[in-house]
Amino acid sequence: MGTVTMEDIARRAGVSRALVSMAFRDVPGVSAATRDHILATADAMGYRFNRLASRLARKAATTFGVFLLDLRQDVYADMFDGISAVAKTNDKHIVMAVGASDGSLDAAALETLAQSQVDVVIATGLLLPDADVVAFNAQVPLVSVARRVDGVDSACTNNLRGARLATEHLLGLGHRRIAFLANPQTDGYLDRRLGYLAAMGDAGLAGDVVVSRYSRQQAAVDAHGLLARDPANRPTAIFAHNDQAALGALDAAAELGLGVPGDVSVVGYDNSQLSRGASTNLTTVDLHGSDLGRDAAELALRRLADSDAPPETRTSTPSLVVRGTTGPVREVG
Amino acid sequence: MGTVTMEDIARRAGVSRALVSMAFRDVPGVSAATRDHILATADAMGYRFNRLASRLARKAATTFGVFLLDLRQDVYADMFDGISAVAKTNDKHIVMAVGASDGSLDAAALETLAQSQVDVVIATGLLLPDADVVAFNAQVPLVSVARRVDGVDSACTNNLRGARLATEHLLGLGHRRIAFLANPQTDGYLDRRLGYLAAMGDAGLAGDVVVSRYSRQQAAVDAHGLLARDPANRPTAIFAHNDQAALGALDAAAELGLGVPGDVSVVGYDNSQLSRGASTNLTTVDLHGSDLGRDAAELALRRLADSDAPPETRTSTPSLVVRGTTGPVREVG
DNA sequence: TTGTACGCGTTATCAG
DNA sequence: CTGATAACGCGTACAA
Repeated sequence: MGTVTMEDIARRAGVSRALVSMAFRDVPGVSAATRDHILATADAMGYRFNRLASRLARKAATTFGVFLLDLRQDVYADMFDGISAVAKTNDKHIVMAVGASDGSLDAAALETLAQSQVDVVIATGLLLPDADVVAFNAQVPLVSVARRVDGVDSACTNNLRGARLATEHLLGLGHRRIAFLANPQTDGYLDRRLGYLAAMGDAGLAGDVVVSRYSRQQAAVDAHGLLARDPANRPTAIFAHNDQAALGALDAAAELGLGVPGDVSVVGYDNSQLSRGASTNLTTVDLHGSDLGRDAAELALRRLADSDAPPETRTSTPSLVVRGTTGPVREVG
Repeated sequence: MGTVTMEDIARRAGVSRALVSMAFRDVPGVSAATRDHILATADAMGYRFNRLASRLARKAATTFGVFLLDLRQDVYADMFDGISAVAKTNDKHIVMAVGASDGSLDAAALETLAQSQVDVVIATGLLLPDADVVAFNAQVPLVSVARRVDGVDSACTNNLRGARLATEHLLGLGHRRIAFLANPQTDGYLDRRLGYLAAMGDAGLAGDVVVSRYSRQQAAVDAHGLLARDPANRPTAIFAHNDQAALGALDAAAELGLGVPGDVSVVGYDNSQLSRGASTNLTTVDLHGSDLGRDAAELALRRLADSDAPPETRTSTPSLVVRGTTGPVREVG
């Protein structure tokens, strides 16, 4: 059974197809009466708007492509909420693509968005090398969320600052052997480590960085390595590059029967939902994901309005959320 | 700067536009030599395939619309993985839409997918009333995941069975006052409650059902109510309708200073990632999300191949994963 | 308000 | 069997 098209409505309503289109888009040039008549006819005929045809024909930019690195980290959901809210108030359609936590799908997902003819891409948590992001941005405007890429619109938080906040919090509690559970070294994700090292340096301490991978399981393994050291040498606190890794650290502590925060304090980064519950109660750095998403979406709107504007970076300030996984260092005998 | 189109390639390669299209789709009728020549030309010209135009023109069904209820519950990510894998091996494109955990966006998201001209919708965790799902299915074929809808292709697990497994596990540990933290009553999500009630009934016990809402916070509040009862009347175990609610129950226990599983045992449902880590270590029912997704995608393929086939339901069997949040009931004085 | 070219591939039909 | 021509899918936008 054939789909009802604008053509059908036009015929039935006794007007031209063009007018039907105009009525639907609510553009000036259609009298209120005809508009109502057209919409009523469409309704009666069970018409369903064809976004595909519309997007193909339209000149105006109407579509955000949104890339989410990972469906298993709710920071990205937070960012999506922020993006989504802005999209809604500005009548932008969202086309989504998702990646994998190790970044292996980044390139393919961006390409898919480009092929889908989105007008701008908002990409969260990209792990792609800077050069590739820049190259893509030359073809389809891109806004990087949570990672600053030089020469590309970016909405990010001050990770140096956030990491410093976390580290100084631990230092303030008397910790000296503070380890940093780091993400793999990739473009754009070094600041948390640097902030940690800077704060440690200021306190006259050397850093203790362990590079892990992007999974709670691997983080648990690596944290286990740290916590299995002999007590005189074991870190009294672990600062993890994100909440997922922090949960891994908590897992490791649980496996080893170490109390938190009695034997070891743990700080995460993101303030994801999973850090919040009373049973987890993770001290963490809040990067205000949904604000980041909002910022990014606004940068995207700006880019659509002026494709020649110079690249802009919006940097917001993270805050520390002290919960139950950090406490004063225990007296060492 | 104009986009490179098949027209441009055709001109440059000295062939017709139709042939370029055929070369790209790798359909018979193009000699190997010309095909290579065309692809090489396209490559040299920096051609990017236009999925939009392709989907508008194409008659063959090539697109899955995927609805995920919630980006903050990784069960849906598991299901997505299963769907995604099948889509990839069958060259189906995925168009995504996401909802909200309370179901308030279900209808709008489905409508968006329909407007996007997807050939079939695979919808996870739908909270829409049965009648609405059936009505939608009459317009665009739909496969319901994790919920059986009569008259609509469904891929689900045996929730009666899963709930019984969980309840009997607790009964076997000697628990008698077992409360069920239930989801709001909506079409299609009653079986877990019924399975619990059946198992309780078999043991000669009355059920203790508390209806909560779809958030960890609310679950914590409702569990708090249960656990704040005087000890002689307080449940010694809580079985929650999903892991998120179970975490809420753990939160409540933590707030009240109750030990788990010493003072109260907790069982979840889903075996989501967040239940797995050693620090959470939640006993739960595994619904094998990615298998469910795979099943659903296969039902979708079948539906595309034969739109007149009678609706099919695939029911898989859940399994109990015993971890650390359940233990023998403590002797009551 | 309307006619109509246009966006860009796809596919059915036709010629070599 | 290789390749070309032209109609088609469905809205949109601009000139008239």
